[in-house]
Amino acid sequence: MNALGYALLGMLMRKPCSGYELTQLLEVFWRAKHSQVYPLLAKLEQEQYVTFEHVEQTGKPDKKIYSITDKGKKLLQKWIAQTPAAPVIRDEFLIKVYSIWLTDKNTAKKLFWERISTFEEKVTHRKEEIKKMEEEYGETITNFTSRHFGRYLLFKRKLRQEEEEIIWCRWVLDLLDKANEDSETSIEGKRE
Amino acid sequence: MNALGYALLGMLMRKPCSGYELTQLLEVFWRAKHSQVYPLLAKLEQEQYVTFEHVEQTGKPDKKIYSITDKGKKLLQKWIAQTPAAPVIRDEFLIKVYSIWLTDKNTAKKLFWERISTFEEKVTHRKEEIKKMEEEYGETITNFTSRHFGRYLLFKRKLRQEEEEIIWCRWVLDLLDKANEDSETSIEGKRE
DNA sequence: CCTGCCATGTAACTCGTTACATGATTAC
DNA sequence: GTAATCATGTAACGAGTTACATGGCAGG
Repeated sequence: MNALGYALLGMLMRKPCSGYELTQLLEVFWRAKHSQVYPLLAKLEQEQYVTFEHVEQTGKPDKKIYSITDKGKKLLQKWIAQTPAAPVIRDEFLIKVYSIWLTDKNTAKKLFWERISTFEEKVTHRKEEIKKMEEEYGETITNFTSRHFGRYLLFKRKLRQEEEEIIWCRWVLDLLDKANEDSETSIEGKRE
Repeated sequence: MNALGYALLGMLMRKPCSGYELTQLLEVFWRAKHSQVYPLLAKLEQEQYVTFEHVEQTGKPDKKIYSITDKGKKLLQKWIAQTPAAPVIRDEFLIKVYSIWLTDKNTAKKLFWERISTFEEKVTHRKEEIKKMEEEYGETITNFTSRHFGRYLLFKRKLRQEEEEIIWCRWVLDLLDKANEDSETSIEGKRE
């Protein structure tokens, strides 16, 4: 069993879901396409960690609603208690930052400005999500036993990180502005 | 060409390196094993983005020192100016946090304490790296045209993030301690 | 004696993305 | 009309990890 499998089991503990729904919900903490989700669900079902029932719909395609089994729940709980593997971060932007000295200042600034604007959007969106959760569930959300507790913690963490990213970007832009000798021009303006 | 290829080119702009060395240096911003690096270097060489020369050593195995070509440099510079793809984060720990409500408090606390301690180690290590860089290169490091500028920015960013992670973990541990009704025991102590 | 560092490579595998395939309904 | 949402699946590919393979030197 891989991490994605456990992510699916975790979501099914909150409520029974279709593969389609799981794929959407997944985006919060583990990106995966439906082409990865559907076969994995079939495998989980084969090994009896989940079961499903067909639900016929009118006007919409039929769907399979998956539920977690006791066996699945036990597996998940056992896994949670084990020390997790080191995180993996793959961010093209960081590669570009590493080589930022090879470009001209305008290109560099543009890169950071764009980063800021995408993260500002994320921040507004995230704040809304958090507000909605707090309004919907009230104080219970900070309660360890609430089924929304984990998701709430993750949202709070993400918000912090996204805000930090913006602060860091502004700091970099400040650095770029302070040393304002030459090279306001293009790549050609730089010595080899 | 994929992101890893550009990461390699970026490192070769700073100085010529062997595949072995590149693999070590890579860890800072893009994890990859040597089994991925060597074949990719061969491919980059085939397409003339890099060249290499054999260096014979006594007492150590021979090595290939790779250098970037003009063609490679141009490719890299063109790539940097393009808007980067969205970052991908895969962190098992986050999946476990999502499902934290399924465990007992002790398991939960242990998970967060372990997270704190690994991140505290990272922070001390990172601070040393930054200090070393600042001592070695002085003010020039905050200069846009310095070949160490990008790496410096990345280190600063990582330090922030690692410190933030610790603060967040402590906040969660506080939440866990505040609501101190029941369930100081084991999984059995929880209702289904 | 055994671990770890240096150094390069290949093979087999898993994980993840892109593209192909289908088809009805709703909204612009 | 044409794109978006709902809904499930497979096939082909690319990216990444684990394991296999070799071998000398240094340090505990």
